[in-house]
Amino acid sequence: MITLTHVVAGETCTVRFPERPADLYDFEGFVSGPDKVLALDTETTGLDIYSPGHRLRLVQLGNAREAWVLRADLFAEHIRRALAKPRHYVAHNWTYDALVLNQHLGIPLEELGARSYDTRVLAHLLDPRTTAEGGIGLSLKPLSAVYVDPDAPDTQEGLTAEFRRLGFTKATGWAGIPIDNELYVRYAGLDVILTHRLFHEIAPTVRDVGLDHLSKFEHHLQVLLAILQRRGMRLDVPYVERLKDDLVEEAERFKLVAARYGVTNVNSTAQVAEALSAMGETLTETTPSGAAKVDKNVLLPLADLNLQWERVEARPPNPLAEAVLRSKRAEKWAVTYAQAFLDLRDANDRLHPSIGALQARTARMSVSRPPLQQLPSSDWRVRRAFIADPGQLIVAADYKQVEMRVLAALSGDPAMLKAIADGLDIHDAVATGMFGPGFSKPQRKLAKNTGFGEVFGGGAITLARQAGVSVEVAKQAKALFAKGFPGIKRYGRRLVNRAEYGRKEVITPSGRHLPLDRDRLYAATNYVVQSTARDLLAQAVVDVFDAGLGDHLLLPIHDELLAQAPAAEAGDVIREIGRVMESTFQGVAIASDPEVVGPSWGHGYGAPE
DNA sequence: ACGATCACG
DNA sequence: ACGTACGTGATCGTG
Repeated sequence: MITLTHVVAGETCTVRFPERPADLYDFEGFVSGPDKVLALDTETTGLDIYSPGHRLRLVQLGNAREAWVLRADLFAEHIRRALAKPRHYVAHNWTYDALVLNQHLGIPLEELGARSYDTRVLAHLLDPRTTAEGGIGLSLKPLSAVYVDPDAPDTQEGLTAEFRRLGFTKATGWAGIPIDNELYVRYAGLDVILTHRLFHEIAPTVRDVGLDHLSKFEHHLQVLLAILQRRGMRLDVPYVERLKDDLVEEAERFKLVAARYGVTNVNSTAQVAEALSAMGETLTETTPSGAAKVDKNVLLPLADLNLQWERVEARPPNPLAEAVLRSKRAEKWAVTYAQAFLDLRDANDRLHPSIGALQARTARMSVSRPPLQQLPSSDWRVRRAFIADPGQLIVAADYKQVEMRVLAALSGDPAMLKAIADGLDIHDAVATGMFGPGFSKPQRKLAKNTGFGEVFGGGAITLARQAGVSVEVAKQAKALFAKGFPGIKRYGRRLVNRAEYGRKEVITPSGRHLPLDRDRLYAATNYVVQSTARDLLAQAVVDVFDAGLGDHLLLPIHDELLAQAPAAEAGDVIREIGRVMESTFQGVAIASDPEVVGPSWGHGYGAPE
């Protein structure tokens, strides 16, 4: 047995690292001890839980004074027995550890989830801001420094330094560091001691602030989304390999064109800007740092293409601009999507993207590794990579204009409420309110952009750029919107006034406190609308599971649930899911649009049979 | 590490 | 007094 001591918040704590079964004599007593909650953590070879070479190395259990660091290779059975005892656990980022324990030790995450707390969830409820946004952040280190001990070690950073000293990198160290390295064992133990202490510092606060109901909901939701992550999505590997080859070839072809104009690296904005200038193009827009801007919005007009990449015939296309656009897009899709899919698949050709159930400041969910919420929607080729399980079809149901409906309900704007009650398309209704019943297609688009701009708190210049109209027209559009829907602006001003004279925050209908940046109070409307829409989708996930339809779910995508169902009943299943998603929010109908997508996800975006 | 860019809702 | 587009994740170049 290796025994280490460490002072945390003025108290001497003990880290125990058993080396043989006899060392576990006191462990049994520890696990059966009086603590109501034990902290739990794991150390593994990396984040890629489902890749064939992934291994669980350590499992740590601890309370405020004592941590047991157990080798998974020696003590798997002891760990299983300990976790099977009916007691509660707290982890920081519970989902990761639960998925690891499920994958490597066969501990069902559903059962563990019902008696687990997550300090990250609690911290997010108290302050969702990252360090970059001026908050404490949501990592164990900064939270411990604030709530437990200002001198708490940065275990992640400390380990990275130890990795380097031993000749490993940040990426290889987790797998390569000797399992009995003293710093590794010490920090593994300290992580659970800190988590346990953090829990007892912030859990009472969450209760005192009245956030217990949200905490309960988020902990439950997190388990359901972990189930989706464990399920994953099936990848059509031969298709993705072909797609990658096609995209790489396409990128190479256009890189050769760009090289003819002296651009050896299409990703170098400086090179592209210089070559375009040399060809006689004038670049007027600049980035915040003052460099010439050569993004898609600048290059498309130079290439005589519209936003749908169709020929405009407004000017002779600049061949360099077009080559840069096409090679960059093809390369990005090849690397960020096709190659990443191949790299991240498990032994059964499934992808298990990380679902951050409670991620953004607004509590919006995120999906990473790979970013499945951000696949191209204007082109079916990337989404075509994901296929339903054998005999099943991909299905989906999305909320119809959920943010505008939420805005109507929260603001109580009579015109917008009436339009929804009459069953109208909201953007049609906005266009009618602005331009009368005979509005044109461009006018509808402008109305839609104006509505979004209003939610985001945007000005006329941004609206003009976004909608492709003059600033003068954008100003008129904003005035027409304000006249037709006066309740929206009034609602926004109310939120800002309240924040100006009270706490710099907005409280959502679910009781979530969203901090505002003092110089961006105007964002209050967007925050509460975005957050409420998120809460509606989160509730839908819970409701779909409660209705016994959870086995079908694949992924949440902000206002949509992606799922699969046996081909013969796919229509029935997604109609039922859509019905479960529907609700009434403060008297306003939240409607859904169910759809059978097809054998692949791409079939909803124009993929051929 | 950070800015620029681009993918989504 | 005025005006501010919101939220993510991933990659590449640059220093």
